[in-house]
Amino acid sequence: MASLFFTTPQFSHFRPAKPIKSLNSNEPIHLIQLSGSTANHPYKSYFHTISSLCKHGQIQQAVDLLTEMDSRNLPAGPEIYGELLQGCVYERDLSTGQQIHAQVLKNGAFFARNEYIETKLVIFYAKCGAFDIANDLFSRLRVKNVFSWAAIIGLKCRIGLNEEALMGFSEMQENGFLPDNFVVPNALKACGALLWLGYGKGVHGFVVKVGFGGCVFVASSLIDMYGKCGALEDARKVFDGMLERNVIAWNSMIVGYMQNGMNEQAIGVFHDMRVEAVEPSQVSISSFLSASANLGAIREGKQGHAIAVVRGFELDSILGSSVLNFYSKVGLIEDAELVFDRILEKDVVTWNLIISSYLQCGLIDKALNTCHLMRSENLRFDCVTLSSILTAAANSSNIKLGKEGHCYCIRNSLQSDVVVASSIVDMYAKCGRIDYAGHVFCSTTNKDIVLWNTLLAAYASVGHSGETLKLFYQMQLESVPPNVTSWNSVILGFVRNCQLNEAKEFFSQMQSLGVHPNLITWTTLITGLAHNGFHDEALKVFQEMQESGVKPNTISISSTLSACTNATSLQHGRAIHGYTIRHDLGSRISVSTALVDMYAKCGCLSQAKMVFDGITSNELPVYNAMISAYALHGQAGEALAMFRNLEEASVEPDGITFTSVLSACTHSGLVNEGLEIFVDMVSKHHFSPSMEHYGCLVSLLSRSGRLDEAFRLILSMPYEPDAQIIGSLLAKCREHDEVELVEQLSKYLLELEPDNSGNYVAISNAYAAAGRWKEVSEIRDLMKEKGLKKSPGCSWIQIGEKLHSFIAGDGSHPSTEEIQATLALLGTDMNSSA
DNA sequence: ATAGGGTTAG
Repeated sequence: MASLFFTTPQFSHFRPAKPIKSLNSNEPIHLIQLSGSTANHPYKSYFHTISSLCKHGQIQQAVDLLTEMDSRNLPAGPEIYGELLQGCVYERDLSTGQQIHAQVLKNGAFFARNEYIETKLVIFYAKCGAFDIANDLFSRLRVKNVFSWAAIIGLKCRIGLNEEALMGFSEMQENGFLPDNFVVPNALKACGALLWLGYGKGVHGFVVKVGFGGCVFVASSLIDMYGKCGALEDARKVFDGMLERNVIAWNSMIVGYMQNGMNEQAIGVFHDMRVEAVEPSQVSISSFLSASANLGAIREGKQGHAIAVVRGFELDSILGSSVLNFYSKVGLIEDAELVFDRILEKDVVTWNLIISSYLQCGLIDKALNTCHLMRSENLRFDCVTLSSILTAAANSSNIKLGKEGHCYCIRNSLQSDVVVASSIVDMYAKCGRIDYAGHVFCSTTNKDIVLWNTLLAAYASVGHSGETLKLFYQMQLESVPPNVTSWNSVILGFVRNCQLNEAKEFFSQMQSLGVHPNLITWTTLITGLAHNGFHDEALKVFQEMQESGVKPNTISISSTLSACTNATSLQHGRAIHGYTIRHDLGSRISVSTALVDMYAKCGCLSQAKMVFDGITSNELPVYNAMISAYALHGQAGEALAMFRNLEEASVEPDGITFTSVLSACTHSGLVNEGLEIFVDMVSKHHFSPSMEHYGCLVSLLSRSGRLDEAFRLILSMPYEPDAQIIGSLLAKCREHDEVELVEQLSKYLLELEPDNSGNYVAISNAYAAAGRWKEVSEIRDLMKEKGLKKSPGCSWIQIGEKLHSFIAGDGSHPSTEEIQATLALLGTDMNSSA
């Protein structure tokens, strides 16, 4: 096909005379002196002067000359009116054009029905966006021609009536007008916008037939059309077949690749362009930067920025945004900030970009401050700003901010935007209001796949697997086919609800339906298996993932490492450690943390320490992992020393740090040290302890027999105590003189969770430990009364042991048979589900 | 005829 273009003529003479913007357009243009002949040809002189003024955007002076001609009895002809209208087209000056239109009408039918003027009027109104007037004039034209058809098709194209534009394109041909190389680009643009590849190919055929192939405008439009329709091979054929390419042809090719995710190719074309010494325009650089940003190609993007600087391009809002976007996407936030400050005219997009850059690196407060700054610059928030603000609210669980954002959306009719709707649903879900999320979801009329997936994710993340599945089927009933993200949420729902068999079942179901698991699917399954104790299976799945060609990333590696928990899985852990080194992931914080954890759990404290010593900066998560490792190995002294190191390095500890240090102290019985840490946490680090921290302290105290203090601590906490913390203290009651405490704790526990059979067992055990058999029977009766059954995992064995030694009176350890016999005395069958 | 921003899953 490409060879056909070689026989075509050059089309430069078809180019419209563009207005020449003079450098000093305010300078008046005087009547052109036609060397002596002026006096003899005043009309000719006026025509040239008016024409010149019109081309320089000085319509008003041109109109003044028209009036002057009138007063000198030199009636202007159609060509002068045509020039004037063309001048108004250049300036998009609707009102002046309408004045000229009035003059035309005043001059009578000879002018008003002149084909040239009529056509010019249609073109003028079409270019000035006066859709109704242009359409009206066009429909009343006695004589239509390619120019008026082109004008009307161009107009429909510009205002997005693409089908109508193509209908016009067909109609003009049916009426015997051969489209010229000015209409064809518009027709192609409409094809691109509608993704009508077939129609576009038809136009391409026409182009080849009538020989427009050599026109750069047409060829560029073909490239653009094919690019928009995703037919990059065809775009490339046209591109390769061009004898002469201008910068727009190059740009269309780059943009085509970039917008279809073929970023490497886009970068390749940009480089070819440089090799052929074609100067890149702002558009070239901007698209190149987008491609670099999409690939995270730091070196290329920086080069693009440098080229823009060398070429002397000012950072206008679009080019500036592209540079800003690049730095933001590759995580160079400081550079993004510098660029932002240098962008000359910041618009909503620019502001939105810097806001989302902040959000991306977790700087929520900075993002919100920037929103305030944006408002003080008198810019209004749009849907993009709002989705960022809602994301900020979601990520910080700030439901107050989220509700304010939601209200803003309603007041400004932004909530119908699908992206905003998804952000609102996600925000409520992440703020723990899944009910609100459901309401917003239901009231959104245009549900797209992301919105469905947002609610699916909401149910899944809290383990509501039933709701997730219901929604999953509902979306299919409403003809929204689930994608891999939807399947991932269904699997996550099962995983979070400990339904590993169902998770695996859906994992194979999706594959049999032709949906390929991605990295997230695999990681969900691996994490689920690891968390639920199926460590070997998790390791197997990690292996399968690699065999299926999915490359692990830091998250999947960390999950898999968490499945290596004992000496037998150490070999797997070491293998993965090797993989991280070979693939240059070893220096990543999450990987180092997981490795320290893995080695500690597999019994290799020294290896854990080696990984820890290999880190290059003071990263808190790795310190936390190392402190936990020492805690696990009973080396509380080392854990404490590491904590003090952290303080010396001025790294602010977080909640996890304190939990680890406190549990280290608990394991080693270092009560005073633990208490000291707790005091430091509040007074030195201004940290408000969480429920979990109080839990650690309660364990610390109760383990060393300071049960009353532990109980007083529970009562003085700024939190409502939960069943777990009460239960943990109850489990420590072992002596006769603790019966009063057991009574209080039992009362508390049964109020909190009257239907949890585990609590009854724990209370029975505590009474049994104190030898209070009457109370044990009472609790058992109470349990029967409530119709509660012992759940698997709860054990009566403690009661049996205690009872036996109580009966035997010698404190010897009883055999299983003996315990069983003793339990029978209490009417309990140990084998019922033990 | 060509260029920039926001949403979901580990």
